[in-house]
Amino acid sequence: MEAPPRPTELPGRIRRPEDRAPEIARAALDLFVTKGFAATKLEDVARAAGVSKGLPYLYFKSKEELFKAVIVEAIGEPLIRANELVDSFDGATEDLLRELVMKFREFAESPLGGVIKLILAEAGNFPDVARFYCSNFDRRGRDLFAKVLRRGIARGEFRPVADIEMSAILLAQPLAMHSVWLRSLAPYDESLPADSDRFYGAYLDFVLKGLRP
Amino acid sequence: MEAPPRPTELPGRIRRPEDRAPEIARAALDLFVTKGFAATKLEDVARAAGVSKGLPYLYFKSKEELFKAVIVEAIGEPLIRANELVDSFDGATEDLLRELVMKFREFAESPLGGVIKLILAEAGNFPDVARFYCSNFDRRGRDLFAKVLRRGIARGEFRPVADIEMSAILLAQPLAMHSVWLRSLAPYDESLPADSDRFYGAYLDFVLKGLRP
DNA sequence: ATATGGATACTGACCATTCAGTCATTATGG
DNA sequence: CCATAATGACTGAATGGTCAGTATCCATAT
Repeated sequence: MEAPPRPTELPGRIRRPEDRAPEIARAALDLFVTKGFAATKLEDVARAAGVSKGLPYLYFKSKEELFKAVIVEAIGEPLIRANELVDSFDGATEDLLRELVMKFREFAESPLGGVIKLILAEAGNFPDVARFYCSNFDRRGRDLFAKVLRRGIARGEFRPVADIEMSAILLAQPLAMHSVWLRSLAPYDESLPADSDRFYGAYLDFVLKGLRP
Repeated sequence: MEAPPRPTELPGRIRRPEDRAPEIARAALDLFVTKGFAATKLEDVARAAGVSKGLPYLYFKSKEELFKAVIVEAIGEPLIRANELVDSFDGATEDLLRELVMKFREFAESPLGGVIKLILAEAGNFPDVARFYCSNFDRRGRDLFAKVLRRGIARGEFRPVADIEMSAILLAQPLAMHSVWLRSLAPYDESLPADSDRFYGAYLDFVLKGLRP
């Protein structure tokens, strides 16, 4: 009927089929994390990715498929790298732990860090994703910390702890929580500036002192 | 036209205006926690509370008002009781901490414990609720732990820690995380049975050993 | 006691909106 | 000029919110 009013500064339609899927996935992750899955409209995802409403459906069958793709993609690579680190490290275990925490911090502060919040919030609505996460990310993450603990204890660098498995979880929990925190309450907490340096400093201090023989 | 088919075992319409609001709020909390706010239909809340679709709107102006009411109600009382405990306690600080963790456990394992997950997930969509939570629950919760730490250090029962404020947060994080955990991933984690005794045991062991002078 | 009527707790059909998903059409590159 | 990347108006289903009507309670009168 009528020529659609052309927006002045939009570069117009461009064809970049290879870049589209990751672009859309990244935009989706951000919005899912900040607003939640159900509260995020695919139209907003499309706008954030700079494409039209229909395009995401050319790359992802449905909103739910997009969700799963986003999670799986965000989880996979960082986990592999962390495993490599622990297995190939050979120095003081204290330094290994520092290094591992550093790696986690990179992950947590990248956009990918949002998956933790996302998973925790949506596990109930996506049981299969939850199970995937548990066996592939969570379990292995715990095993990573447990491995570090065992290494430290075996080398006489850490005191023996009663329950290694559970202690590994206790090590991981503040890290995970901090990542969630940054993306939920931190922006609204006036009494506590989101000072990650301070957090990781206190964390390492507390944990390493607590583990000394 | 036609007499509505009377369900056999429903007690029929009953009038209990005083009980309604809490009943609806409790049902809402449960569903908000398990499914998320946006994914929960008010019709389901009504059904879970055993009332008709329209009734919640007689007690709460809108879905959003219901959300806020649920949060505020769930947060208020447990916090007051915890404060009383810390202020009135006079024994070994280690025992105070054990007691405090015990109190938290009660809260975390009651239906109210779900608010933590709920807040973390929805803070971005309800900034004013997030701010309320920060100043009234979170800040005071941190202060509670900080107070305990200072007490222990002053009495020579705990070693001095570098950053008391942040250490208080580190103490609280595993507790909060465990509460979230129970309501999100725990049901899907086959490798880790949700054994709260074990968790709290390891937590107290780890923390108290780590704090010894 | 029993009847009457007015107040109000409650219901569920209905309306208006929002949004996931579709598709006819248009732009682009080779 | 063909193949296909991309668009955005459209649709159908779902759901937040409304409201006219119904059931129940209770105060008062008979």
